[in-house]
Amino acid sequence: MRKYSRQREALLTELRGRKDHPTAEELYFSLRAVIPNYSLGTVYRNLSDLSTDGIIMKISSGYGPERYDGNIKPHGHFTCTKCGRVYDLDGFYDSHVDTKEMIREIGNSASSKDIASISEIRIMLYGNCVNC
Amino acid sequence: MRKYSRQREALLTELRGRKDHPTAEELYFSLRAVIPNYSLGTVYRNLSDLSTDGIIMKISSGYGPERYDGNIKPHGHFTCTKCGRVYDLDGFYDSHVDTKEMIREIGNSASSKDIASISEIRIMLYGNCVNC
DNA sequence: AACAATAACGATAATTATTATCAAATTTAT
DNA sequence: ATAAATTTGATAATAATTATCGTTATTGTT
Repeated sequence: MRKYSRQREALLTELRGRKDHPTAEELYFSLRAVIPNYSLGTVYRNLSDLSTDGIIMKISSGYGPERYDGNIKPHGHFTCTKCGRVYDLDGFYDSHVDTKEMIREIGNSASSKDIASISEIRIMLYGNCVNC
Repeated sequence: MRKYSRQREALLTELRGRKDHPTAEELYFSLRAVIPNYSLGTVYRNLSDLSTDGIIMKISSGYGPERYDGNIKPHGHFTCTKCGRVYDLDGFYDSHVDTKEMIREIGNSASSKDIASISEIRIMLYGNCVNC
């Protein structure tokens, strides 16, 4: 049975309170400001547990370490190949009816004899960000 | 100036000759059968150089180590969250005119004030494969 | 063909990112 | 308050990848 912990609560609050997609280490520094002896191992453990449970989302861009997103409402992402930062694409999945329809169509058009079941569809754009 | 090398050539041939998306280590074992003292560091170096130059593609799924694809023609992927294997979605970008149109629309609908330029659009489905 | 310049290699060390271990502390149910 | 179970912090270990460096291979030039 899962038990409450101040550390996991603080991690969730921190992650949900920011619009960027921090790495484990970035979260670690932020959380040390709240709970001074918060351990890096605990950050990793909680990130792993929470993303396995689908409470948060792990983002793998291929440009730098893993990043995490507190918003699990389906939405696209954009990775800057220069700095590795990941940004939200708020337009996807919700703003446009067309996009919503489009995403649904993607799942339907998935053609691979190897697929048994689909649980998620992710879209990642790559390019350069305005901050680089 | 880039020079030819038997090792890089063999890597490209191997990667292009298979439909799976091998990890660096998997390629290393295959390549040792062709060039017995092929070094793992060389595998990594060539994979890095070739993907930086856009000759091959690095696939980051978040389930296991990085994988590589010798086919750079735009196409979607499917990751099995159980075994980490990555499969091609051949339907995307080419088979359906609708899908092609859809993907183009995705680029156009990309709404983030942080985007300076977009170089690539990737779609990754997650789920379980029939082999698991 | 020999030569010089330079890029790539193999072997291995180092680094980075992440996971595992375990005794102590915290949480939860009784 | 006590006991059982989970989580933690500190740290060790592992996995994946990158860097180093002396040697080898490739390429352009005599």
